[in-house]
Amino acid sequence: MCVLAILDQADGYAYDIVTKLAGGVEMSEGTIYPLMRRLQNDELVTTYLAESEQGPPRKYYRLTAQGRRELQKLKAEWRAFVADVEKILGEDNE
Amino acid sequence: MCVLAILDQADGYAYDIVTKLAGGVEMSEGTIYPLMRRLQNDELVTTYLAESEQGPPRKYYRLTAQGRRELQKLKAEWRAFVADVEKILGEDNE
DNA sequence: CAAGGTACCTTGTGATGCAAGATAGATTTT
DNA sequence: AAAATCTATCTTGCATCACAAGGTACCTTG
Repeated sequence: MCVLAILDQADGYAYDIVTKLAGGVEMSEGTIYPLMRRLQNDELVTTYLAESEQGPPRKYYRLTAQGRRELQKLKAEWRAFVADVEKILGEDNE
Repeated sequence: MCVLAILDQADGYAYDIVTKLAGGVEMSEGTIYPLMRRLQNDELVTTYLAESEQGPPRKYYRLTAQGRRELQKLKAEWRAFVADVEKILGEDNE
């Protein structure tokens, strides 16, 4: 969901998502590359190559319309989940 | 974390946690029993048997002092995590 | 030319959630 | 009284997936 949300703002490439964009929500390279392939298989993103000024060409990912719909759905599920957890956590406290 | 939070309010047994207490955050029996053993191994809970009015005796779990500390720690981590995710989700939108 | 940064990717291991089934006591139904 | 259902415990096997570690290759800088 976080990767989809990031790509919703601007196209991006895996290495960048891992290193910079994910500040608090950390992810390693061993996670992102299989994940991106899954997103591609599910047709939530498309991909295109673009030259980089330094290093090898980058594989950019762009959200599809289906990806945007999926993101909205995941967001709604996420917020419902957070509400449920907070209901359990906050039953007396804090 | 949710199981610890539930046990923080009152001692409980696995079957009950799975069926009733977890309304939104669902969990199956194949999950809870190994989980309770892990919590026990980590000394976050202690256990005792109590007769039931119907069915076999119940194995109740009680939070230890360490369990309470762990819960506080997990809660803080959870809330930081939610904040980080919301920061990613809400970078432009609603 | 060696070192380090950028960027891609794969393999193997470990954790863990769940469906499915086993066991067994108590109650309810037929 | 036998059968079914509910309570409650637990195990086994499968699938998912995150990550560490390693590999490849390009480009820049010392």
